[in-house]
Amino acid sequence: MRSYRQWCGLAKALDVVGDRWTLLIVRELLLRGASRYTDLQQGLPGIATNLLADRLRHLESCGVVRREEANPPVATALFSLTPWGEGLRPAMLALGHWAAPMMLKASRQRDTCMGHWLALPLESCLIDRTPSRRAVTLELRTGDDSLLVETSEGGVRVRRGSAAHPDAVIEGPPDLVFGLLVGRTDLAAARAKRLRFEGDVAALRRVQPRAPGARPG
Amino acid sequence: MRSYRQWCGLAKALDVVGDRWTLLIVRELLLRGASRYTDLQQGLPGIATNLLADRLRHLESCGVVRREEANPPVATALFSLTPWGEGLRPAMLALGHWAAPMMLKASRQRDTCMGHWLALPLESCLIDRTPSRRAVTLELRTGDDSLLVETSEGGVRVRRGSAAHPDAVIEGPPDLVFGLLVGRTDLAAARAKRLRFEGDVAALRRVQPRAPGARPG
DNA sequence: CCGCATCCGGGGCGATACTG
DNA sequence: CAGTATCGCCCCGGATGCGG
Repeated sequence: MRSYRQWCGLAKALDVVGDRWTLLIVRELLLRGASRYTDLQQGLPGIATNLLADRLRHLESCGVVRREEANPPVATALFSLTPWGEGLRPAMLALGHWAAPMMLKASRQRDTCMGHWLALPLESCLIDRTPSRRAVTLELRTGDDSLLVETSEGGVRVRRGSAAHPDAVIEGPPDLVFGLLVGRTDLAAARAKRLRFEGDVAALRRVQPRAPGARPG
Repeated sequence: MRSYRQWCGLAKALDVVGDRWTLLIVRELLLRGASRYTDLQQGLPGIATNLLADRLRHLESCGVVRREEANPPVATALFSLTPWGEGLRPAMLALGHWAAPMMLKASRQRDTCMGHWLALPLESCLIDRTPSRRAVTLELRTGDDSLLVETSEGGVRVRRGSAAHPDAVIEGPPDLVFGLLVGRTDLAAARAKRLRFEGDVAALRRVQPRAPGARPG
């Protein structure tokens, strides 16, 4: 990218991650951990392959991404975030949090959706109302993916995976799962729309935020 | 901007503020408050005027920016952030904070610099070590601009302006002022490089962070 | 298959000129 | 002062090719 040539933190950040697709690549690396080129491509529908290669090179040269050849038996390269690259997490959470209202009002019809994309907005929206009690785990199944929501230090951590004995399992289309978790949709109404909920309703109530976020406009 | 068409908070945010120059325009509005077109242009060296117009229209249509004609005697338009637009502040602080190491190592020679740009990284770096004591005010003079740093709720708020009786005044080139405040440069060393410090050194010590931030690479 | 490089058409971007 | 108009260029998007 052309540099803004401004001695300003925000401008410097945008010199590194301001290009189109760049922050979404970082998102994939953050949510997936070390990934192969092809897996990144699959998580970024619509990206041109040369762009992905360009961006990865740029991020590597800036010290955000590390590229390493996997162990000899596996003939593949792995891309992952450096510690400094992981430092982008708060900024990405903040951006996702800011955009949460758009996720609720948006007509999801024309948007592609992958389950693990929910991780960022959920981590910035959900809370732990009773941090002193033992941690609970929710498992989200959105068709293509499986996410774990775990209470942690007054908030929640969200990661891909599944648990042996989650306190509750929520299964359904991503927008319904999201709407239920953030308190936009009632449990009964969600169930009427083919959402499955099994387990402890108290675990759900425990992580739901108190009020919906600010609205645009 | 072309939409990513992903049902993901981060992607939705980038659909709105991911275009080139857009976040920098929001930065100017955040730091300056309601601004005229020309003032924005002057705070964004290098931006093409058609781009500024395009971006402002886009942001207005998205509900981030509000445009209003000033009172009849003044024949000018004013642009300002909507409340939702102001909600971008935490995300911009996080991005600026992430990039702070680049501000220290960067060769500032080729970068243009305006004093009020320091406000974002300072607000995310500085702290108030003794929040129980009465608030203090530092005034920064960087040649083109004057900034006020005020302790507030364990951190600091930074805004343009000057004070009648600040606890300390720091005057000099922006990089020196910044280096001194974040603890990168020693006061004696800074003075040797033509930085002027007047007032209470304790006020400076009170807001300096404990450790420098993480390093890239 | 995996990880790109190359090629090409279209549009976003950068700079200048001009106008109500 | 607050933009619009215009134009060249380069970035981006999409397709294909290609070596390991």
